[in-house]
Amino acid sequence: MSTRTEARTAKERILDAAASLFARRGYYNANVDEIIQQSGTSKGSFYFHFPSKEQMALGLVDQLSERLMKKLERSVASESDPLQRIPLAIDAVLLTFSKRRKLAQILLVNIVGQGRSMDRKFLPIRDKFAGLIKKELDRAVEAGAIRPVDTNLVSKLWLGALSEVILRWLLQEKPRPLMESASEVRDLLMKGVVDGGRGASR
Amino acid sequence: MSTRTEARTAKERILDAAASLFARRGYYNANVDEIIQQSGTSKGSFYFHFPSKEQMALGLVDQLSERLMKKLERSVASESDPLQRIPLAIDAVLLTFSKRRKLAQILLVNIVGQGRSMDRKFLPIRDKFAGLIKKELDRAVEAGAIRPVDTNLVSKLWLGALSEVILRWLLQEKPRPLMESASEVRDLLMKGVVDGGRGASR
DNA sequence: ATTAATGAACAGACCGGTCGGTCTAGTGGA
DNA sequence: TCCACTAGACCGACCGGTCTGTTCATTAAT
Repeated sequence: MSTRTEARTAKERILDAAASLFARRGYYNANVDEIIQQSGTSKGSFYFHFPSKEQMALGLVDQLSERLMKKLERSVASESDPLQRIPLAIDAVLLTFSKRRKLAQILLVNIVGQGRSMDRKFLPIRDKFAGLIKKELDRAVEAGAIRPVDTNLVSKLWLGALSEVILRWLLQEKPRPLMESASEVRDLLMKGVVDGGRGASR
Repeated sequence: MSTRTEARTAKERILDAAASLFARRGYYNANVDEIIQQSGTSKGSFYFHFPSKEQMALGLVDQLSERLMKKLERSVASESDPLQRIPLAIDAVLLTFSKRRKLAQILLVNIVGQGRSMDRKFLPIRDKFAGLIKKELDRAVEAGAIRPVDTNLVSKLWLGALSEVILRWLLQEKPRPLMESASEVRDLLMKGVVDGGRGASR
């Protein structure tokens, strides 16, 4: 019963428990005692693996956002047509979040407004995701598939629009499935950048 | 020197100080002692006017969002052409926030993720603003000025997109003036709903 | 006019619980 | 024996909230 090498390590369990609790109750309301209790470890273990609650939260956020980025990149990697990759990426975002509520809660709700050090994490993460969208838009523009818009700005607008949809899904008590609105969202966003069947405007 | 009726009341000063501190340091990091110090009052005064820190914060958020709503409604009231009102409203949002950073910080950054009771405030406020956008879009649709889109969804996407722009402006250390991107944002959003010079698609 | 009474508004010392973080004592594998 | 790791009692600061007063304007009685 002891020395289970197959079992997840204490560090992992702490990170998981923290993720759950942060998602459910926010950074400040999830205290260390609860985290170690839920992870089945102890204060000693916690502070052996992490220098402080704050640092561990910061690290957790990095880890989560990085994983998500990787996942999104993977989900469009197979498609080569620029015009197909975009809706694919949009779907991937919505699908991933809808299946991993905790992730969404932490990344979209519980990072901002938790103090300066946390806030400083926020923009870079947002930038990475916006960058991903921008890359896809640039491809499409280059291929002549969409209008030559300011992809830098559009990517941010899109990110905001998607965030809003997900945020609402998160904060409603009886939300309709996120994927139900996926196609509509996709179409609406695309409509803003593709030519309406006419040639290029200039 | 006594009985200055012109001076702002203690209650107002507390609310103001709280707004400043919440904006600068967030709800949890702005403690009551700081608030009363900055407002030049005392614990006794604070707890005479408010039942608790949380209730006062909740009330403050209500007050701020309500004022902003009124202001936005006023700023489009004079224009009657539906197609003109929309960009006018967009400009009003950006302009107001750019002039009142504190307000933006509290409404967009410091409400979410502060615990359940605060989170519950968030959606209704968001809804009110989305509703305002929707009303304008509906007008425009009815007047045949824009495509008959799902104004309910579009209003939310727009709200998200605008929030993103403002959020970035808030969290950057050396942000370029918010109004600089206003026209571009306006055009991009509008492009998604107006017909590109052709007739209706069906 | 003077004084007493009343109560809203305010001041600030104080309290009690909470919570991040520390410390000492293990424990078990190499 | 050594050391990576874990336990959990303990500590001290912090902070929301309470409590005991004090001030001062208003009202009423003398």
